[in-house]
Amino acid sequence: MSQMSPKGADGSASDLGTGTASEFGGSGLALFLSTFVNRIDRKGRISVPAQFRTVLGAQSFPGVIVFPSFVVPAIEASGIDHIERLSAGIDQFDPFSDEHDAFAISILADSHQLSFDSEGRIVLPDVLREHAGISDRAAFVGRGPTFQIWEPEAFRACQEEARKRARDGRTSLRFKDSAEER
Amino acid sequence: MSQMSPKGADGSASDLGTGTASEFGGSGLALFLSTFVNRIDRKGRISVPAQFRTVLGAQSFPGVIVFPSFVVPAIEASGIDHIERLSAGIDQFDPFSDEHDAFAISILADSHQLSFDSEGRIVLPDVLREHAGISDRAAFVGRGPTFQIWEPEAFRACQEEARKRARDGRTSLRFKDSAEER
DNA sequence: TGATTTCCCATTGACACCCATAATTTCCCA
DNA sequence: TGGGAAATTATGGGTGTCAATGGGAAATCA
Repeated sequence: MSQMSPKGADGSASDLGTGTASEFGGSGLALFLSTFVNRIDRKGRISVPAQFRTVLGAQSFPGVIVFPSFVVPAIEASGIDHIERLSAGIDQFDPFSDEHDAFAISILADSHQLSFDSEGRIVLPDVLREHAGISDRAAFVGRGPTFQIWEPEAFRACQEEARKRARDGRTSLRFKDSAEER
Repeated sequence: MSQMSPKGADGSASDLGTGTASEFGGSGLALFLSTFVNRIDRKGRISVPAQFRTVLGAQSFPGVIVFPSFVVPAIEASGIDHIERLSAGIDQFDPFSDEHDAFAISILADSHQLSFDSEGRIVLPDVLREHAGISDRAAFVGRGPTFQIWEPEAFRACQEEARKRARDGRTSLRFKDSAEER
């Protein structure tokens, strides 16, 4: 399984039972879960986890939309449907508003449309790889309706941080009524 | 099914009517009850209790979503519907807020989608098995809308602890509130 | 024409599917 | 109501299929 295993080794990737990619109830919203670490070959290709691929392949553009995160050193990614929804939402504002500008400039302009090759791989643009500090391996991190692509080690560090924060109780509200506690 | 009876310990553990997997009235919410201990074969497979399976199999993704509990050495598990509800709730916040981050990283990224094989078994990812100290047997512990997967002995001990605390006069409710940080 | 990208085929290993068995449990009927 | 047939579950194990990965040939571009 690919679950974060920073120190190389590992090798394999797949995990879940290939079942089916999930979607939000009837809303048709994709749901990306789990973390998969895959390898980038010398041609710059990397396999998108089969699970994610299943979700992405069913959308109007069968590929991935990626753009740099401006919060963390990682690549934001999602299916085109998500971008369309974002764009649609934003457009309800005055097309010349700051919001629209920020969105258009920050995301649309910097985003790339990557299509799968016949094996389900994509090639990450150099700009983005540099932005995320990715060299020969990358972690696909599920975030619900979207996912991120990280340099494995960097993600591990960030995750460590987040856990600490979560434990500090700041976000416990959510978990309580759900699964955590005891 | 092997009702909880790890080490001759208490042994009790009711055995509800085995009837059918339950659901919350008409709300469609899954309800997991009771405790079952099953065996893990050399391929890493373990049968999900038939009762739980019935509930899980009816959801939009017919399988189990698992992620490490960050409070106890156990695996949190639920159907995808539960995760979707959580995710949907979080999304109402700013996607770049701390809440979203902590949730996304702590749960979505660490979770795994496990689908049933034709016999209703799943394979627990190594990371999670290690987290819970599970080797060749595991206890499925119903918790209402979710359930947990424990190393049988560890669960028994934890249960013992809880009972003791309860006897000491602290209400489990009170415990719940303060358990978050720890 | 050199360099880069796309398509196609090959390899390896994990896992999903299929079949088999034993122990229960449920159901049916005398 | 007892007993036995049929159905369900928990488990084991073989094996074909698919995902991840590598490399070469063909197609594109500058």
